[in-house]
Formats: sequence, structure tokens, C-alpha cells
Amino acid sequence: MASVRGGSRDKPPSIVDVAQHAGVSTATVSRALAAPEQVRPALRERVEMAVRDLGYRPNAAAQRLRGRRSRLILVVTLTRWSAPFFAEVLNGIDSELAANGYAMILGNLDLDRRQDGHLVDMMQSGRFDGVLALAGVANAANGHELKEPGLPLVSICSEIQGTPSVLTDEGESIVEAAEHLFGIGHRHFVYLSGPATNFSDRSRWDALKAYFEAKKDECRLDRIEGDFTPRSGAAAAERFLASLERPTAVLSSSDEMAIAFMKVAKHAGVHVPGDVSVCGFDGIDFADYCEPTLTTIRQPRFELGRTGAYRLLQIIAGHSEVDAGRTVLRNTLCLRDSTGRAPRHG
Amino acid sequence: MASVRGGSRDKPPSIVDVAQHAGVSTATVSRALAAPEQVRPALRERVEMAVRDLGYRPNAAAQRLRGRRSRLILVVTLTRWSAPFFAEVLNGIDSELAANGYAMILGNLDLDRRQDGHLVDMMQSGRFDGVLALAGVANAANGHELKEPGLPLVSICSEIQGTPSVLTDEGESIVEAAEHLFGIGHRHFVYLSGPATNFSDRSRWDALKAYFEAKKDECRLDRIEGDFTPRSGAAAAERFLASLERPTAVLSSSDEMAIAFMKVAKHAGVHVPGDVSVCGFDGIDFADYCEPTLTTIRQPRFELGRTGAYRLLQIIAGHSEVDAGRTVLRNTLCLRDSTGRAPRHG
DNA sequence: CTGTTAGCGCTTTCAC
DNA sequence: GTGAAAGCGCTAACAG
Repeated sequence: MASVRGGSRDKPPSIVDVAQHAGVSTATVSRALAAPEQVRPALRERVEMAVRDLGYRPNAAAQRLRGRRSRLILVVTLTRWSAPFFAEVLNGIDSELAANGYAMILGNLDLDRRQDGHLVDMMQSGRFDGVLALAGVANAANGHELKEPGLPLVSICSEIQGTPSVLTDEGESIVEAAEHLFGIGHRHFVYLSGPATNFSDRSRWDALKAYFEAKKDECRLDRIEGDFTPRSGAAAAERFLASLERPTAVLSSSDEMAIAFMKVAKHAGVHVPGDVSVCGFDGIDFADYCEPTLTTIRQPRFELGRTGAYRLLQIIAGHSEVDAGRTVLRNTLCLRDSTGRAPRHG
Repeated sequence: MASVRGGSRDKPPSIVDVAQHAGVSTATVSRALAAPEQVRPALRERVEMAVRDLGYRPNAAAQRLRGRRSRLILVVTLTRWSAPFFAEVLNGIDSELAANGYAMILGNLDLDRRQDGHLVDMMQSGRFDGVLALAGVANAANGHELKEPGLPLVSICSEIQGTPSVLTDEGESIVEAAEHLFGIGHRHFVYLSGPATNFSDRSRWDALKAYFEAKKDECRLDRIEGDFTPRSGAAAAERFLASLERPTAVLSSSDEMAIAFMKVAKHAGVHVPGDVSVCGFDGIDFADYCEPTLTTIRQPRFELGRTGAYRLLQIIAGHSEVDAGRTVLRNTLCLRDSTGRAPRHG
């Protein structure tokens, strides 16, 4: 009787079909798949054969309905994410999730359109076992909204009150960069910021301000507002060029801004690093291909993703429930050609 | 009695809770949500109020089990995807899907580890309404595997026999670039390829070969094997530098390779475009920030994603079932500083 | 060890 | 219009 898989393209086989095919009950099929050691080898093999013959796959929706994990993680990102940065974070997330049989849903949050409702809907649809919030999606405004649905939640590159997060030592590392530049003679700095509401930006700016506060007699720190994009880096360069007293050192909040800044500066005849030193942030691949190559603070992007996913899975598994603290990864200062000694009279 | 939402953090409210709260049957709740016009306004309002009060969201798993669409699309990508290129394709996909209430799962296919099984498992788990296969995941080897599960399938930037696909006019556009370079005096070309099994690479190479076949008396076309990555672009540059007769025009299969090529060439004292003209492919943002700015063939990345998602949704909706053909989008040749007249004696 | 059975939460006939 | 009830496919008691 053993009918082979082929033929009917209509409906996928269910556990009942397998049970009949193997001449056992559905419970045995279920067990043979989920807990093989509880089933006598003879039966187990018959089940396995039936499964192969029919090309059976458990229906995930039914499993989920019956109380099982969905093995789906919602990853919330912003519509306008920095591809070079987040793509690698996503890779890290995916790597850890896949290794544990999980998959990720990408939920792009369009802040412009404020359709947060859609997001909360998704979170409450019972589809996911947990949520990973990438930098920028969580701000003061919606932090509680994300927590509300009661799903396990970990944020990466930002922090939501009372929620575990994975961060880097942004403050320390940008101060390290400033210190290096100070050491080679720079006294007039400008910080190209990200959006003021951004968690990372605040951490960096606060650290920088504190550092220069102690040096306020000998140093000057300006700030030009940006939003991480090349476009805003170019705009910052225009303002830089127009300023009466030009800073000699630029600390940019993203590599993309820094690279655009350099392009515009060079076109205007300003030499990097001869006239102005530029330091980026993130350590994207292209920082090593621009002209001049960009000194930058490299963030462990893959690790950020991997660690965030790891922590989330721990929480889902029931370990470390209470652990709502931060995990802080270390950045690396990469010195390249875009920074050098300050010009004579800065 | 009307208990307010708060309090119990234990279990989300079900349709039964809503029905009780509103004093109606579950059927009415279901209808009030899915087909409001079938329910008398008075009842409808009571239901809506109960929904709000309890913070009710339909359980997606149960809906799916009962036969509804899951509104989930599986997007299959390669582990090693080119971030600058695909991130924008993903944006296009997400944009179209979100507009129609769909979400996307990112399924990274790790070709190195050949865990295609995992992928097929997912496709057969009944979780998804359709599949989008991005460039490279579909090759001769696994094309049929992807079709097998019988899910609606559209491939983007590659083609699977008998499956709808969204492509660009890669062949025509790279020939257009070649023609332009020919027009400004170049006679010795080299093509920096992608992986030989890659669909795009084949299209481009075949078109290029055909074009130069007709010019074989006056032109020479070499080929250096790469894989789209900067790394392989740098390696290609080494081979270029080592060659006895250096080509004067480079047609690269990706911008990333082209940019890395230029970097290595410049370091070796070869001037771009003075000694060699370089043309990239894709039109990533950085092509406009490198030194010199890169002439390239811009692919409509966002549109590729948007169109692929659109076609998939059409199929899922039951329209255009038979339509297994290709949709071909047009590329644009962007002339910038990395190309110029051929040097005197090429 | 294995089979029987009762739902998980929802939609959808089928009666009323 | 609305309600009662039958499952969708699966798993987890509970018996045997």
C-alpha cells in the first residue's frame, strides 16, 4: 500500500497521515519526533520512514497554538538604518539565532509615519518568542510601549529602562580618541553628532563634554548636529568651512558622516589630515577604502548582534530572568591616515 | 463588573474573554473584527470596546491554523550578502510588504555549510505565505528544492526555471558601458567577474563575450575571477599589476570590487583614470565617495525589492498565477571620474 | 512504551 | 443578525 510522496499537490500531509502510514497513533508520531528516546526503535523507524515517504513537516502554527515556542524573534529596526553598520549586527543576530533553531522577523519601524501601533500589534499577535530592539527604535517616547506586551526584550545599542541591553563603551572610546588627538597637539575640537534623541549620541556627547570640562581652559569643543548620514556629514562640512575659527580635529558620530565630511572638505582645498584631523565611529569596511583612510572607533558589530541574541535566548529559556543589566562590549580605536599632528597655529 | 485591563500579567486575553466581556458569542467577536458590516452597530461597538478594554489581539497562530494567511514572507538571502546592495533591496521588499500588512522573515542561507535542509524545513512548516529568493541563493543545484514545497516563489536578481523573477537588464547595460569605453578609445578590457555559478555574472559575461566577439579583431577581453567582495577586488588588482600587457579598461561586477581595485592600483602608482579606467556595477552610495568617484552601472535596488514583493503578493492573492515570466528593470550608466580616454598606446 | 482524548484560539458553516 | 458547534494540526495528560 505504501503510497509514495508524489502526486497530490493539494494539501501537505498532517500528523494523522503519518500515523496511518506508519500504523501508529498520532501521539507516537509526535513523540518519535520530539523525544525519540521514548519510543521503541522499531516503531521509531517506521515513523521516520513514513515521515520521509510523505515529506511530512510539523505545522508550526499548530505547534505554536498548542503552547510550543514559535522560534521566531522579532527584530525591530528603523526604516532608515545605516546599512554598513546594521547589516553586520543582523548577521550576528542571525548567526546566534540560527544556531539555536530560531529565525528572525525584520520589523522596520517607520518613525516618520508613527505607525507604532502596527508594531505593538505584531508583538501581541503571539507570533514571537521575543524581541530585539536595535539602536534608535527605543527612545524615551516608546520605550514603555515596547515593554508593554510583556515579551522578552533585549535592546542593542540603546537602553530601555529596566530592560537588558547590549552596548559598547562608546563614551570611554570617544574620549580615548579625543585624548589621542589632544596628545598630538589638537586643542580645538568639533563633534559631529547624531540625532539628539539617540541613545548612543547622548552617551558619546556626555562623555566628551565631561572630558573637556576638565580641560576647558586649554581646549574648545564645538558641536554640529547631524543624523549619521553622509548627507548630514556633507552639511556639517559646509558649516565647518564657513566658520571663522576652524577646529583642527573632527570627532564624527559615524563613519559615513566622516567620509562625506572629508570629501567636501577636500573639494574646498582643506587638507586631511594636514589642516584637519578626522575621526569616525563604527569601523565600517569602507573606512579603509576612502581617501585618506579613516581613523575610526571600531564597534564589534557582529558581536553586538550575537550577544544580544544570546541574551534574549537565555531569557526565553528561563535563565537569567532577573538580569536586566547591560552588557558592555569594548570598542577599538583604529588609527589610520585621516588623523595627524595639529597644524602649527590651530 | 467591567474589569479593566491591568493586573494579571499571566495570559493574554482570548476571543472567549472578549465575548464574555461584551456579552456576545465568539462568532460575533470574530465577525466584528473581520467583517464589521455583518454585525449590527450596537453589538459591534460593544465588541470594539471590549477589545480595547482587554487589550485583545487575535492569536496569529490560531488564525493561521484555521486556514488564514500567515502574512509572513520568507526572504532567503546568502550569509555573505553584500550589505550596500541588498540592504536597499530589503528596504524595497519591506516597504511593499508592510503596506499590505505582511512581514518578512530573513532566512540566511549558509552555502558553506550546505544546511539547505533547514531552509526547506522552514518552507514546509506552513509558517509562510510565500518566498522571495534573493540573488545567489538560487542556482542550478537547489532551484528545484526551492520550488518543491509548492509555496508561491519569486526570485530577485536570479532566475529559477519556471518561476517568476525580477531582474535588471544587466547584459545590455554592461555592454553599454563597454561601448562607451570603446568609444573613448579603449581596446583592451578586463572583466572582474563574480562567482561563475552566479546568475548575474553569467548574464553579464555572456553579453560581454557576445559584444566583443563581433570586435575580436580590434579588441581584447580578459577575465579575472572574483566574488563581488572588496577582498577579491584587491586580489584582482594584484593580478592586473602583474600582467605583462595591462588592460586599459576594467569592467567590474560590483562596486565593492571596483573600489578595492582602485585602491590597490593607486598604491602601486597606477593612475585612475589616466592609466586605467574603472567601471563598477550596482551604484552603491559609496561609489560617489571614493577617490576618484566611481563610474558605475546603477541598479534600481529599492525597485527590485519592491517589484519582487509586489509580484509575490499578486500570486498569493490569486492573480497572475500563470505569469511565470521575468520582469526586467532598467539600469543606468552613471559616468563619473574613474573613467576617461584610453592612454596613448594601450 | 503506546494509544485515547481533550483542548490550544480562532473561523466558519449551519441553524435559528 | 447572531449563536452553537465543529474542527484546523498538534501535544500532553492520562490510561492502559
